[in-house]
Amino acid sequence: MQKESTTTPELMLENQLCFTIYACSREFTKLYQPHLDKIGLTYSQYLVMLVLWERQQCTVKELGEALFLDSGTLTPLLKRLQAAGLILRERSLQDERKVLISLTPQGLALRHDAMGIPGKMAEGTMLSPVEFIDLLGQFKNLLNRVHEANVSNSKS
Amino acid sequence: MQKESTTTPELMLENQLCFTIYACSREFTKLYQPHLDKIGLTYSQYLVMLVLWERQQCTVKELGEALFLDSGTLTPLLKRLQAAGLILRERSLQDERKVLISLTPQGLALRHDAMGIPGKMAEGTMLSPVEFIDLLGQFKNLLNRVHEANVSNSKS
DNA sequence: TTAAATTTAGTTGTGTACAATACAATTTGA
DNA sequence: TCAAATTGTATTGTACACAACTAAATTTAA
Repeated sequence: MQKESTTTPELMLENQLCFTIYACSREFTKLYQPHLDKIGLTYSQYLVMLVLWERQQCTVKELGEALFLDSGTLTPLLKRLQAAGLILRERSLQDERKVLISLTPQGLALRHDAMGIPGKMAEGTMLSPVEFIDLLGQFKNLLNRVHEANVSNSKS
Repeated sequence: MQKESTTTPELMLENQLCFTIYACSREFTKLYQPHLDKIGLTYSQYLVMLVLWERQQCTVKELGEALFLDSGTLTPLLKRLQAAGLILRERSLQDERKVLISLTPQGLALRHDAMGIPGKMAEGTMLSPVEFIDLLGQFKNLLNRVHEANVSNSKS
């Protein structure tokens, strides 16, 4: 006795790993939103700030490599962060193709306002530290595999 | 001897579960793209078609519930699928607030062209069936938790 | 050296995402 | 029963994502 279906199991939404990840990503963004609203950042802008809080200064290319984003996404986003007074954008004197991104004092200061956010997220998902580490490891492994597959696709 | 850092571990990009998921989601979309290009669909449109191949007909609201998307996203996407001749959009006669989405013969036929895609994705990620099932279960569990957190946020 | 190839950002165009709002159809409650 | 609340979809505005392309600066190789 089979369940009536007009499609094959491989094409069913509930069996799609990619859809689960895609939906999960958007639900996470929603979970961040009220906290990011308080400090005036979008989720993507928050990720850029995380990189800058670690590195003080980097190029657009380095940001793109860290975040898996290209210049078509980053350029307008960085202009908005500049307009908000959080970052500086200046051409490198050594190599004028490069644009150096750095924090303003306000951008640096915003880190203190952001420090509570990871804790709030952990609360929201109710993951134990062990579960968190375990999931993070599995996702990173999967990310590496899919990224490698894309890299080898783009080479051929 | 501590590693020099200007930020706290909680705010480091490599420790963000959400970022790993977000990047993973976009890398998966890239992995689909060459295959979806062949059948003329975007990734989001492919997800809508998956639902319709299962259900034949549903309302915009039901699509949104299945995909975690709202009408602001679905309405223009559905108009493009209609323009491509893959679906029909018609007001319900019983309740004129509802818009019924159904497949055209071309939309139904496209399923045959899509059937090879899940296999190509499995190849790309090089996951064994056991790994696949295991990951899918874990991510579904996480999706449920985050979704529940958002639902209870929106109620308060 | 100097023309060709490469690197790095920026621009343009298409397609999502989603909050906020609008509006018409339906349901509910005094 | 009929005004108020709810429901379902569409519209508007902002902000990504990314492919394809442009342009300028740098590197390379003959």
